[in-house]
Amino acid sequence: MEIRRADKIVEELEQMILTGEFANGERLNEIRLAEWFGVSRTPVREAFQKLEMSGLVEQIPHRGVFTRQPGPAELVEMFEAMAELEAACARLAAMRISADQLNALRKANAICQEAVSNNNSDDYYRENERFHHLIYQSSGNSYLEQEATRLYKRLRPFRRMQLQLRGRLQQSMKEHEAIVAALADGKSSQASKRLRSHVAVQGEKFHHLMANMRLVAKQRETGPLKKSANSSPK
Amino acid sequence: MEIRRADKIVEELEQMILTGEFANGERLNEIRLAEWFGVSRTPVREAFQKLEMSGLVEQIPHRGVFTRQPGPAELVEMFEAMAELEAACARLAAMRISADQLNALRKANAICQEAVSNNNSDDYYRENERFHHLIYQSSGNSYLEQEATRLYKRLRPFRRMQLQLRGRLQQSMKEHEAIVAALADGKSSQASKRLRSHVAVQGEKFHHLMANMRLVAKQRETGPLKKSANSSPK
DNA sequence: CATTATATTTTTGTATACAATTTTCTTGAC
DNA sequence: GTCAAGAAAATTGTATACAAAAATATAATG
Repeated sequence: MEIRRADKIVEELEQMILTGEFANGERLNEIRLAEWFGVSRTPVREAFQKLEMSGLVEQIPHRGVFTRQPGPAELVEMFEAMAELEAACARLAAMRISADQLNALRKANAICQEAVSNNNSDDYYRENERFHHLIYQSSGNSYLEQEATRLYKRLRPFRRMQLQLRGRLQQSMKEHEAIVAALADGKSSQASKRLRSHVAVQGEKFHHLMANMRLVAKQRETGPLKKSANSSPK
Repeated sequence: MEIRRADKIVEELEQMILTGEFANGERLNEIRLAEWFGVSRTPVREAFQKLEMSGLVEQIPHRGVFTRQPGPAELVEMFEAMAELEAACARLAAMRISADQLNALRKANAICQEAVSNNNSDDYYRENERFHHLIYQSSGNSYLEQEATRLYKRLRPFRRMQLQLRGRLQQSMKEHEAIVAALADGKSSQASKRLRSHVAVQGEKFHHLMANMRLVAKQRETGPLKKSANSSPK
């Protein structure tokens, strides 16, 4: 069955933005993108509408659409919200998780552990994501699962760019196991707390990273805005 | 500043869908809507893209866009997620709320109480919404606030259609006060639990409503896809 | 009459044309 | 050289034209 061109474009643009293909605040050139995708402006513009609604892009009337990467402050908030969302998932999962789902969690954990031993960060990230997603699923609330997954994806690039302090991965794995234990015991409050702090660590680490480096702030000022110098949004 | 036509259309359509202007599963006729808004199809279609991303509408290739009202099962999930989101807001608010914000909460509560006494449901709903929104704000996390607000708006029509059991409003007001007390004391765990169950009650009530009436199920079978009536919806 | 095949109409998806607005470039005065 | 005013170019927003697909109507066959 034929797929709408616009839908493909949404996915691709989403990927491009999430992987940092565009500089922050960069204007997305309709015409260039249309040529790049080999279509007219119309489907590109329709994709823009969707992207704006999902928060990846900001649209300013008669000026254009600009990538809208969250700044340090916003990222800290998003990590905190992520921690709360996951805590909620864990709370519900502790009451509803099935034996199969528990096994899947343990399996993901085992692969994760192996990846840590082998210093294989690709495997680690993939299986870590599976672990978290399984918990969202186990909440038994598909709406919550969807929202958690959405935010996870949004934060993925920033999670990945965090520095991996020596020993943090081992510590992280221990936390995973403690979380599974709480879920297995049906201790919802405990599972909730453990998962919250597990995720919150990432936010804090990110915060430190930002505070130390002032990386993003610099990027924002000197940012490689292509042509127009002062046409940054907001 | 000139506002894009498309943006106004999004807002209006959103309102129309949320207030039940369209039957569930009804196809939105591009041409009719374009005429109704006095524009061409283009801005209407751009609005559709946004609506789909916000989940109010489903787009099927070469078939059209259809209103997508959540069914009973999905609504129960959404209320549960709402409870968890609000619980998270309360948890954070208990640690961060300011004196001013506490006063604002108390004020909203007082007006709410008055509305209950006068059997003024409009005032009640408005001030109740303010109360909840103030807690989102007091979480100090604008991302969380935004998400909670979004879901609140999505659920608004269903919250409103709940039957108001005698005495429930009084009980609800007591819960509000208990929540404020917990926030004032900085007891985050308590505030969180209280707000969660306060909201969860709505979900349960809705669940009962559905189970008793089978209203939505009937609507879904018989209601949808009204053949194109003659002229504009006016 | 039912059923299937075909033609007609309608509707969606995309391209293009055009108007409105902003940005950039040019010119001229000081 | 700097700045302002205005023309030119570029870009966005909307309307329209056209192509592709689906829905509907019509005809043909048994």
